[in-house]
Amino acid sequence: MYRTHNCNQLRKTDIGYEVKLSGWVAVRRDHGGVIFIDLRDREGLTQVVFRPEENAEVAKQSHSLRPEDVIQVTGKVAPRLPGTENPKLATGEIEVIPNSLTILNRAENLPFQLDTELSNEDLELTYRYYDLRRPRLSRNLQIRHRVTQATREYLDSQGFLEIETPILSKSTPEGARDFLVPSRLIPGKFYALPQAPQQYKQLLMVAGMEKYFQIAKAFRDEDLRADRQPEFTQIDIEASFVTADDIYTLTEGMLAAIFKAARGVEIPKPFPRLTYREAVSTFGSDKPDRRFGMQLVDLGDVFAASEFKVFRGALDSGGVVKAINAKNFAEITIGQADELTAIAKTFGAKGLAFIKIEDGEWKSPIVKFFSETEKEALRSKLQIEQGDLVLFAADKWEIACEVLGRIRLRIAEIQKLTAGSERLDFLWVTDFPLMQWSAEENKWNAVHHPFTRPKMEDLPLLDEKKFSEMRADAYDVVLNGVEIGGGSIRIHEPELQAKMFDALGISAEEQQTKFGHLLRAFRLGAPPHGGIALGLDRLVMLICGEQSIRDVMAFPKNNRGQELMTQSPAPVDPKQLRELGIKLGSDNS
RNA sequence: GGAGCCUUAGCUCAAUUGGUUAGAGCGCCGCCCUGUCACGGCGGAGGUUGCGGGUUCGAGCCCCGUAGGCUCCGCCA
Repeated sequence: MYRTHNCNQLRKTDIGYEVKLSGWVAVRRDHGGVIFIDLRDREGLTQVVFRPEENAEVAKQSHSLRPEDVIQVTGKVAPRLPGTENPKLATGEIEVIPNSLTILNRAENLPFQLDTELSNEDLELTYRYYDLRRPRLSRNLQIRHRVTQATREYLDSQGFLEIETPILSKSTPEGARDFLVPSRLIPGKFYALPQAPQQYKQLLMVAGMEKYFQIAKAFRDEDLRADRQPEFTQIDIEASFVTADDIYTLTEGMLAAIFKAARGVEIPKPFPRLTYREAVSTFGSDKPDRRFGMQLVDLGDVFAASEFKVFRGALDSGGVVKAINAKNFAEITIGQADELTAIAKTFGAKGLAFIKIEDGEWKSPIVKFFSETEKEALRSKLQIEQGDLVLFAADKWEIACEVLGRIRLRIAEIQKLTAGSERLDFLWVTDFPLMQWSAEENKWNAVHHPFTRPKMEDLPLLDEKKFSEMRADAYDVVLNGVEIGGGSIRIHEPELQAKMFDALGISAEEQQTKFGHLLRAFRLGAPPHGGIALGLDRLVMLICGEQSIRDVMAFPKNNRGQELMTQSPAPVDPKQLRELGIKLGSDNS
């Protein structure tokens, strides 16, 4: 037996007992005579004290210990000397006085120290098995387990079945770039790794499973971000005979169970709802962060007859004039103003107008174009006060909203408006547009995916080909400005699905080769159904208070999709390629 | 594909306007130290300043190129 207790277990009530502990040497404090070791395991730290007068042989042996050596000690639990208790440690009232020490394994010189943060993430990822010993990362993985465990328990309690779907799957024309896997048995053909179990879970509804879930791996071969990895995990859910409201209730209950289990907090239910239109109009984002104000204010009525041509021109051509009031930001630096202007231009604005309210004056090159009436209307609509900074966007609705939305977030970041906030702001964003025109591809694309059901009242618009006006029966769940999940009620009628494919420019032939199975399935009695998928990595990231999903994954990949510890992706033996009938181009050998 | 920032000792960072032999803390090695908890003290080893080129009497610092990393845009139904 290696141990009787873990390193976060012993308390005053254990004093006098003989115990065995195993773990890693976290810190060594060698006083020449007495030696202190902080012994670490997954659960915590326990101080071990070697004293020459207690056991000269063991104390002598302890001098050779180095950080990260793996040891086992057997000894008596003793109270710490009065005045030397450590309130920062759960085990700080006691220490262990060993009568034997076994060195289970030595650690060589370490590539970096665990007690300081690194800036070189490559090094951490290369030695990931070592880096994960950091209490913070270890805790993150433990929280992740709590989250998946709570998810399973909750969904099981609601009658959902966990069903696995294939990883070796089929490439689909819509959506992200697929990861491909060549088939050896059928040369020249390829599997694709699933971007989501979307079609399989719908087919499970046709199969009559009624309530399905899966902690599912998904794969997308796109460029990476702090919150995006090529392989990631979804809490994937689908149910038959449900409306959007049923999915909301289920998801709210599940998130409540998760936050109760992982953070010990109650979250208020039901979550507020905003339509896509409201969210974008008010916050400039379809995943609004409502933990601070600075809302977008529409100024169309104020400037309808304005002499300021930039604003009038935008309105006359069917656009909007909107503004946000950044409270107490009049002392914006030139560098910050340049940065905000650059953001505005990145997202399509021609420029960024702003007014500083300083020394009782409105300072801006554009103020001279405003009438007194317009100024008074601005003052009351935006509640302008001394020290404020008002920023304007005059453009098409989409651009004006997005520009101000992005600037709003950046200013909140500069002003640290959410720093240290414990608030959990959940909401539903509903009524997304069904399709979006892609100028690049010269076709309509599905905003969510091609299986999403149009809102019942918008169905006639499909035949009228008024695609831009159609709303989807789709919804996102948002937490603190991060989209943590999304879903929809699906199409279950073969005719409607075929019409939808037509609208998306998928030819009749392609519908048969790529989606024939789905259309056939819908003809054999498909129940109405819908579901949702939550990004587990992002959710755990938020629960852990981390900035990157890499910090809540055991073995993440870097920005280029490399896993530095095992050095994947890697070349393969030519024999393997021959078996697959694959020849590399001359520039990739 | 594009933009920004970054790259100096094993790690985290510094190095004034371009100026002597590139420094500090931690880690490592040696010695000392019996109540610490980021223990402490003394000594030591450790550097192609990512790489290549240029400007200059002189480059870690300026210029050009290149590689790599991170963040963002595009992309991600």
